[in-house]
Amino acid sequence: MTQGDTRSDKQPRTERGRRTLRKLLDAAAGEFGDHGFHDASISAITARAGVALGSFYTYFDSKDAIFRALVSDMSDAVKQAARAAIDPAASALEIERQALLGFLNFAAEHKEVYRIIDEAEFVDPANYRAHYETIGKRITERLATGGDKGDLRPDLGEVEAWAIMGMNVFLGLRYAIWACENDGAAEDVASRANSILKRGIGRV
Amino acid sequence: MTQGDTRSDKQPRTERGRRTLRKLLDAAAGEFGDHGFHDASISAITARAGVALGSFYTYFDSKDAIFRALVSDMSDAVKQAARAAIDPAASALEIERQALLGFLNFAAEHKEVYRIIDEAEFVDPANYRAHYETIGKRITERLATGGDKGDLRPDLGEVEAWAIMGMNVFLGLRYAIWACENDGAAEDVASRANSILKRGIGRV
DNA sequence: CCGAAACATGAACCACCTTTCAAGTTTGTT
DNA sequence: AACAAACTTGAAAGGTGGTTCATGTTTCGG
Repeated sequence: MTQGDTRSDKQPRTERGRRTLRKLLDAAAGEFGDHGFHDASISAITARAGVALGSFYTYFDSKDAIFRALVSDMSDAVKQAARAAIDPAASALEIERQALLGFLNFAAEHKEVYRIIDEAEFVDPANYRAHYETIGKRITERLATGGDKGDLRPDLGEVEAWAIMGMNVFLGLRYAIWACENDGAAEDVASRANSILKRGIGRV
Repeated sequence: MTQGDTRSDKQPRTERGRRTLRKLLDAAAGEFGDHGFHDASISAITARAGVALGSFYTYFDSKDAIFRALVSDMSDAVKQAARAAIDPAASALEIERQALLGFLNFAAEHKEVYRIIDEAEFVDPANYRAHYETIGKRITERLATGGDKGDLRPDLGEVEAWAIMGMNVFLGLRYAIWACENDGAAEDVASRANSILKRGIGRV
């Protein structure tokens, strides 16, 4: 998926090539994360990667192309992180708590991923939309499964999935990306959010 | 608030000046909304506004400056719309439903506002953060009030406020900005979200 | 009605950065 | 060893678009 769907003639064919490609991708993640798409320059990326400016075009057709490749990679990484944080045997509510906790920890450790995916709304809208639609579908499935198991209400659908996803993303922004000293730990945030899902915010 | 905090010597002093400024602001909202910050050009903005290229710099110091002015304006407009949609006499839960419904309707009618505020994350991060922190505080206050009135749990705080805000923003993205035919009406979306707040998603 | 300040104009300037390219080096295969 | 393909290099081309500026026009108080 590294190069997206558009197979170009730019795939590396030797070990050296694969190393250079990886260096470029890592450098680009850093530069895009630090400066944003437009203030990051190809020359800064190649400088950070330790390769010549011209080498960039051995592997990517354009600045947009490497950004798109990164978005695909990182979209996969986010989904992977959430999946890894989940114990499929747990209850539906517990699964949602674990997914959020996994996301919060992942976001805190990879702030540049959060930023790059967010900026994809403007640089690579199709991928941005695909990213959230995929995650939305996955959450919708989890809610349906929870309904079948009897853990959750049986009438949950896409709206509820997007509500949960939005909750998670904003809590990530506030408590992972903008985290400050006197913020509670990720566990606490995840539990409080989960308590909304469990019983709402109405008076007990 | 139109020019933000940095009072420049650029305020118009005549009626004609105020008209031109307004035309520039409206044109910029359109261009930034249609093309995003970087693909929007000053010359396109002035062309749309029907003024000469050089006139732009009579009112703004830079492309960034007009974008920042827009973000301030629109941040105010969003808050205003939410406030206007609320009946302060209603119950706390009903207030949250109305706030979301107001936001959904506003977003559908002013998609460019949504986009510009989102892009502020990269072009004007301080304003972006201020925008959501202000709204977050307002929701936190509403939750506290609801707790005092006995409508809501008494232990709600910033985490719950950000969760609600994230819910609202993502539902706005999905059902107002990306809306498609077979999506439910805004009322339906708002009610379903409100039902999460009311009783959670656990089995009744 | 006059003068000064405010405002309008658009060609030209210029800095920046993406992309190209021709020439050289390394890798891997026969 | 020899050769072709893969890869590297960095200077320079080429475009784009933000910003400046000198000149001309309109506004408005006195």
